[in-house]
Amino acid sequence: MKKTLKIEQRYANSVLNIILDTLALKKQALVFVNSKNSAEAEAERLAAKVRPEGEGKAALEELSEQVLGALEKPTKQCKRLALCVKSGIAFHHAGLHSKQREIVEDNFREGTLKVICATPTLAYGLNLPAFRVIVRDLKRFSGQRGMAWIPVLEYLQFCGRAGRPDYGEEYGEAICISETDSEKENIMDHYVNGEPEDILSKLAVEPILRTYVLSLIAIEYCNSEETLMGFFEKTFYAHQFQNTERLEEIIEKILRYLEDCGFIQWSEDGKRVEATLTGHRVSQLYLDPYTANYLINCMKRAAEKMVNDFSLLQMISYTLELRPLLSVRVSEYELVEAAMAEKSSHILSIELSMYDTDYEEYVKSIKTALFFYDWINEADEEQLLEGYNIRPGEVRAKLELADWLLYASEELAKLSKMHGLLKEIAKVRIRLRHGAKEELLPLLRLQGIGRVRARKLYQNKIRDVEDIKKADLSALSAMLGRAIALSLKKQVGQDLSEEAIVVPKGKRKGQLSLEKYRK
DNA sequence: GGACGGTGAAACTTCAGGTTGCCTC
DNA sequence: GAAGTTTCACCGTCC
Repeated sequence: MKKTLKIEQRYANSVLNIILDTLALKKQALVFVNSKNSAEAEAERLAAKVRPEGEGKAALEELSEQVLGALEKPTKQCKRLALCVKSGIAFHHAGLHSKQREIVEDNFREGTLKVICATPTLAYGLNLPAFRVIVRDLKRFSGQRGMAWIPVLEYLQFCGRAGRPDYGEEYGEAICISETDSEKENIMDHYVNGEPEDILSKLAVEPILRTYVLSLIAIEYCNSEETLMGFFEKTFYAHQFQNTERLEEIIEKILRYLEDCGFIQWSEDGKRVEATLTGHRVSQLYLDPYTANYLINCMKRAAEKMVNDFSLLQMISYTLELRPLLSVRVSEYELVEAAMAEKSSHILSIELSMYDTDYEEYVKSIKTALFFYDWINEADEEQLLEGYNIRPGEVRAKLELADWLLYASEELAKLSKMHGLLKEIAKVRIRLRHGAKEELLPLLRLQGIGRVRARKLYQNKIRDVEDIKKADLSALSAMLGRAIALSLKKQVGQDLSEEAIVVPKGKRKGQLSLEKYRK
């Protein structure tokens, strides 16, 4: 059935016209674009032309406040989102803080928000259908080929969000945007009437293969080259490529590499292979053996270097797992290189010269380490966004990876008998988790105390467990509120009752001015 | 005359996303 | 390769 949809052309922006039409129908829409920046910019363009009215308006105002207050301190991104939300429009991508992501998703489901401009995150692993799906961008930047058409599979994934049968809608509409007639034809042929691509096995990619080879040996599923080949011959990869010789070559190479790293060892007759103690742990940690080896080598160098928090941060920043790293602007290059020179006596990874092919990545690892460094020195999300162009959601993702890599380093250090590093790693992990300076560590161990409360206590000269024991309950209560004050006292072994809190005259309970208690 | 603000063109940037360990309130 | 952001020169306005 061929049917033409008539949409009033009020503006030059096609997406805007379709959105206005959708809103007039009292329906919702998703707009898929190819970058986080585009998602934000498109949402802003739409929001500028949409004026909500009636009861929805108040709800949106409230929602906007909620968005703005989601973080410790609102960032530029928070403000942008809050402003869009007032018009019932939102953007959604992996750079959003998880709280805001949730707010956007929930309120779209409930119908408060009418439009979301999103990157592909929204199309995967998230059930968020809409009457209309607008696929604005069918091209996306790919390193080698410039702007390239996205896979048909992905287009189908987008369109699959159109229509909400659970809500009684009988159909949905998926709309692509084309600028020219030839492009339109192309889209019709390739996407609308096209066939999805075949699925390709990724097994032959070395980091993946070496992880699996080690794991098969570690769990004692395979104990020789023959048994390994026997396993891989039955995989989808072998089925697809029918090239067992090539696979055999790669596996041989990987076995040699794992042996060099000391993750596997052969029996004396050279017929059976098993994982070493370290090899077992590497496999359990799901680490790429290459990364594990790199981390161990870095830590071995620790004896000749002055290890500090930056050393560890740079070490993990230069792993494959942490990529893509923060990009370095032309204008920043000198600054980052200067920092690199200044910190050179602390750097554990082998320093590269500017003639190395990987030098650029190396410089990026320094910038990434500087970002982590600022975070553990209490920079807030806004400062990180301004200084490093990294959004709150991306900060979280990087911190999680960093913690995993540091945990892995800790485990590897233990197995390699490098106990000297354990303390420093443990400290950095806690500091990363909280984004706090070293001086706050004793306080952060307490329940209910994060960077903000710890800093408050510290400023009021309460700096460790002893200080909390000595501190006046009323003063503590004034700083952090009653419940937390009592909980802190309890944690240091003083079970006090609420009556012990003396409230200064004329003041109500809760968080009071601290002036009175300052010495 | 100079501070200020608005405007538009040019220069510069940046480009989707994600699983993995382990423990604990 | 293209969209989005930042920077900067230019101009008008106001004090």
